Amino acid sequence: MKNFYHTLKERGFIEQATDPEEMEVLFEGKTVSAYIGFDPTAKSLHVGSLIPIMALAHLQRHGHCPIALVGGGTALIGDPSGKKEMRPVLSHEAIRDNAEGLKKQLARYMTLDGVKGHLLNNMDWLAPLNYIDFLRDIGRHFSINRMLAAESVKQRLETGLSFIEFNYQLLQAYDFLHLYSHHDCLLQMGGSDQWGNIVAGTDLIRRMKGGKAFGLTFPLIVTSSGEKMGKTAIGAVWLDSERTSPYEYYQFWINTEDQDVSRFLALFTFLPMDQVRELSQRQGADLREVKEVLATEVTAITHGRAEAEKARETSRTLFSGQGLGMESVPTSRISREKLEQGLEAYLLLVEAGVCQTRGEARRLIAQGGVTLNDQRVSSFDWKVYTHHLKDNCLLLKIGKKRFQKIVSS
RNA sequence: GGAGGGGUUCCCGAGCGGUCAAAGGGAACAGACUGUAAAUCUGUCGGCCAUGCCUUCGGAGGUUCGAAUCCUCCCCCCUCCA
Repeated sequence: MKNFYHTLKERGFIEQATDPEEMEVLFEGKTVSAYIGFDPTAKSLHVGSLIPIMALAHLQRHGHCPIALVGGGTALIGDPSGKKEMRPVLSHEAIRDNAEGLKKQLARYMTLDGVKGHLLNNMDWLAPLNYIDFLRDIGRHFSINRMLAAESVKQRLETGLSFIEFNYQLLQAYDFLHLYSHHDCLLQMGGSDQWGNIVAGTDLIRRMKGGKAFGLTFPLIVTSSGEKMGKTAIGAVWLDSERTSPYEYYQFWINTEDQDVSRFLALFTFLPMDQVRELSQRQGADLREVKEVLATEVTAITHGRAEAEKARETSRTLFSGQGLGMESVPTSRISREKLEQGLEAYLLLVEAGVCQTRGEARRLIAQGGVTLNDQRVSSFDWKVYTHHLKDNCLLLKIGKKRFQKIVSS
């Protein structure tokens, strides 16, 4: 079996690493602990966090020990890295709730039982810190000159950087030091915007402990057309099935651009690289099948194999033009009474939650973007009646690839 | 604390008394072309009981027939000085 570092490298996870050669050796023999921090700024993680999650999962698969660190303490400060301006400061309660949410999610991707993997919250050691002691012990090792020279800080100097945010790096470095001391953690990984924070940690460990720790960053994943990963018409693509259903999640992945397919197979699935390379040979329309594999695999990792296959079936049925009755389709309800009287199509769209406003619904219909049971809706006030129901359902198609099932009740 | 510059519709960014629901770009959405891809072209892009009405240009007042545009106060941001 390849070593962990090789795997990451081969699959395209590595943007920058502190000591590539030494790190290869490091993962050769003994069990190594490595950590990644997750900010509890929302109740759920989204696809943007998938790279770090996959990295930790690979780590565990190679027999090492992942540490998922929920930044309950640091979230109270707010990481300025990679941000144009200060984020609103979250309340203690909100952060605690979010942290709980993240814990549950992370546990789906790896074993975090305290032996094979750890799930920690830096609130536990950051909260009790004493300011004076912290300044004397930790603060003395940081050079303002150096911090100001950092690219991430430079950007923020133009728009403004508050003292609280400026301190963030010290806390993150302290996290690393803490994990190094208490959990033998030798490596911190993170997004490319974390480079400065990570190196600050390895430096601090060297200065205070005379120890050697490593850092590694992932590339920022953008689609080949330059978009950031994970935004769609509906908004962010979440890992929580309550927010983004397995079907929607599957759809997100199957809509991957041609150019990204092989890269994404390597990054977001556990398929062996031989298979990935083989699949990547396919060209043109053939890639659609590869995208099915990609979408199924990725969905299975987050929502389970059964849900993934269900989503695939639903998707196939809908897009082959004979959908209805598939339970995975996004569904809303409408009262039977309204259909008995006849309901204008644009009002139906609003009631079904497809459109936010009536104007939007009218526009959509006027542009020919709405299909009801395979028939294009020709005018906004065209009425829908109970006799349009099939198996007590209406199937709406919005645009080319959005489907909505409406059940009458 | 002092001096100056700013806060415009999802984002960037024009407008600086009427012709402004507000240029331009981006994002987004729809249509055409396709392969549930990309690129391209076209259209849309505050709300509504829709040839008109209502609500928007940091907040609150005021001047005016009429304000995003002028005045007053307040809040916030940036630059320089302390």
